[in-house]
Amino acid sequence: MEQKIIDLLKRSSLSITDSRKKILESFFQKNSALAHADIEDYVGEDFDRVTIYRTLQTFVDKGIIHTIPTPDNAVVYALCKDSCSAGHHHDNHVHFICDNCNKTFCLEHVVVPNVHMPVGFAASQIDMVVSGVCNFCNNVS
Amino acid sequence: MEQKIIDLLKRSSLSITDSRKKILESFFQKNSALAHADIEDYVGEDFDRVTIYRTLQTFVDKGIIHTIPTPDNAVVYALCKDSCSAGHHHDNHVHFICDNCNKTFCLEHVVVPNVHMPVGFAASQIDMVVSGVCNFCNNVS
DNA sequence: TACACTATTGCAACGATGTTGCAAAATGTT
DNA sequence: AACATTTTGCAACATCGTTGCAATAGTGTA
Repeated sequence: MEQKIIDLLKRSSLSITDSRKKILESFFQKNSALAHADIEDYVGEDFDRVTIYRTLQTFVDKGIIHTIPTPDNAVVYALCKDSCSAGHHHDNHVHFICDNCNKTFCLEHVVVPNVHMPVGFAASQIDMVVSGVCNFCNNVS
Repeated sequence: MEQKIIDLLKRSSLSITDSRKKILESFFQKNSALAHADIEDYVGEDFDRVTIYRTLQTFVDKGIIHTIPTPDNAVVYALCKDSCSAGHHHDNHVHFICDNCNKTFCLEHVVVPNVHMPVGFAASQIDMVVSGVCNFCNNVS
């Protein structure tokens, strides 16, 4: 785990710092997308709020994580898959937000379908966010 | 216009107040979705920030307007069509955000396509937001 | 129209979220 | 180890949105 994180940082030509390691760790540890507040909870008092903001921004810039729009307008971040690179996200999967546990998931294998645009509208990006009940909450039967 | 607005308020069993009239007017006037800030600009100094927040919330509750999630996490509101009623929005069209003029549009005639969920995930709502260049900005040629 | 009742508004204060500048500390490089 | 460069923490600030409460405006009734 430690090594995987260090490799990822090196691959993104970022220096290895405690905060970056810890924040990446939180993404690998928890397996859903995380809001800023989740990360703040995870890292505890170890790092400043501002550091977390800046680190997340850096990760987005480097293509390590991507942001997910949510209907209730909280910013949520999730790890990108390998196909993402700096400044160039390939994030065309559907995102799922559980109304019950409130977690956000990347449905890596569900591709955003194409839609037919009205005349004059040129689409460059499509975001699709589904909400409902996730498989963990459903299995609690 | 004035009459149309008053009728709409009555139909929603809301009392007719200056702020409600003015805020509804802004939606009819401009023909795109509006952020809180846009409305604040439109009504100027006439009404308090808090009043606008509360009025928008009331309109959402009554099914007069609906919120649109945006990738940059700003809250944006648009008029609902007739099929919406209090507490029950039928808002299954695609939303479009222009990267150029930054306006948000409801593509009333573009229906959100269905997607196949992985086992265990139950979808209850689907939001689809497309960004790109709108027809107005395209026609500037 | 005037009255009383209820709903709405404005103000002030607050909390949460996110940003910036700058000095101190940590990192990478030689 | 020493230097140059990044990164971090702190403080301060801006924005956004919410709440409680008193003042005001709107509605229904006589």
